[in-house]
Amino acid sequence: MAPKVIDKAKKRKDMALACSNLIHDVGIKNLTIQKVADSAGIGKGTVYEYFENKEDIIFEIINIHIENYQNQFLKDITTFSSIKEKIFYFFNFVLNDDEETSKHFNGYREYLSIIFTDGNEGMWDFNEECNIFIEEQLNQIIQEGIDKNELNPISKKFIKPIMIFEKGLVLVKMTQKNQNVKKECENFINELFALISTKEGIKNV
Amino acid sequence: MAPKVIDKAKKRKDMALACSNLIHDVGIKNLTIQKVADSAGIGKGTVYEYFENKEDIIFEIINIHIENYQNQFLKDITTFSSIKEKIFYFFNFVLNDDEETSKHFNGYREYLSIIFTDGNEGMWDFNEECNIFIEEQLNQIIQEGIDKNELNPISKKFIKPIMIFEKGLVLVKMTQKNQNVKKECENFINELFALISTKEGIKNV
DNA sequence: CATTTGTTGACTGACGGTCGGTCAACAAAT
DNA sequence: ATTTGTTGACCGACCGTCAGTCAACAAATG
Repeated sequence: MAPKVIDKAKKRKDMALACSNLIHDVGIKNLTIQKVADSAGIGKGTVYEYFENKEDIIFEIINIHIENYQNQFLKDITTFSSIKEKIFYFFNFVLNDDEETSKHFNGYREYLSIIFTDGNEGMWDFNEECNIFIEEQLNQIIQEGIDKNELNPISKKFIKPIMIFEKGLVLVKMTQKNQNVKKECENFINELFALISTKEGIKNV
Repeated sequence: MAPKVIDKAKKRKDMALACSNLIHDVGIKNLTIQKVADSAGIGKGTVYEYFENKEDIIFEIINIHIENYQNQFLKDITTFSSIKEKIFYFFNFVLNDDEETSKHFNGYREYLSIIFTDGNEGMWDFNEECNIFIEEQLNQIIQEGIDKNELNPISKKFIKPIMIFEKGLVLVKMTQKNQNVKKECENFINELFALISTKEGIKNV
């Protein structure tokens, strides 16, 4: 009945990984199914055994990128001690310009470009999940600040705004050259912290 | 010497207007040059007399939308008296769900999706201009608040953050369903105002 | 060997963009 | 007033590209 059972989900990931660099090299606009097939070492028709369409491929790749990024985040965040450092690392995605992070950032940009014309249910769900993840992370950081008596309890009201501000920075970076996102971020966080820190907290610069 | 001189810039606008509804109806993904030509009542080849490529058409349409929106904004903003009302109207673009504003918003979404894969110099410049416009507007509102002694002078430090927050809301609305952008906006503005208002200002709720 | 499952690349249709040619409008010459 | 010349707006047949399909083949199984 079933000769050679294939784990489609695994093969999906393998194939996406195989052309994860491809998308980075040529960009979505120039990514063709043929290139994907060649890159994965299979026939063009086979691609459609695992992916519904081109957008679906991009989606899988972005999934992997985001997953990697989140894992890295969870690892790295523990290495920072001060609340402010942690907050700034929260903005790492948009502030850091090293090759690895840029890869994630650009991948996300291409992903957004698809959503904006072709969003499907799976994508909305995925976005929702990502959002829950970052809200949890930020919530933890802020809560820690409050517990340590460095931040005023009112700070909790600014969790969502900080998240939204981060998204705003993403949009700024994606739409405007010569905008110093780092400066704007520092400005906002510093000014905000001046308002929501306890007297305790202000001492520990 | 000169047979039938045509104002290309005007025709560009006319044509863009002619298919402005088209793009709204079918979306960028399904917008074909042929449809544009049909909609404008001209031949396919002629389209390229006025536009470099498909992206260029979208760009012109968005230009018109944004221009209209900005003019409307300048008219409407004068009708609000309180600073907070003005600030909320500043967020009108992302908060208002009426047909007209949604049209602008969706147009902008499609525009972003192009920039994200195919940005050119003209588009970056345009974004820059838009940004300058909204910064001027917000600056005026905040300055008025300070002059009226309703807002603390520190408020000026929050002009850029508020702008960036607005962009963040845009991204939220474009990527997540079931997110109450209105609530998030009110939350942020109210909490922030509680921190940056003068005692004078707090009285005037 | 028969059957089922996986794989393939030739094929199709759609679309963006090009290009040689047409013709209305106007100017200059007669 | 009429003819002739020039220009450039306009057109749509055509081309290359590419996403997606499918009939045929290969491999595995019992």
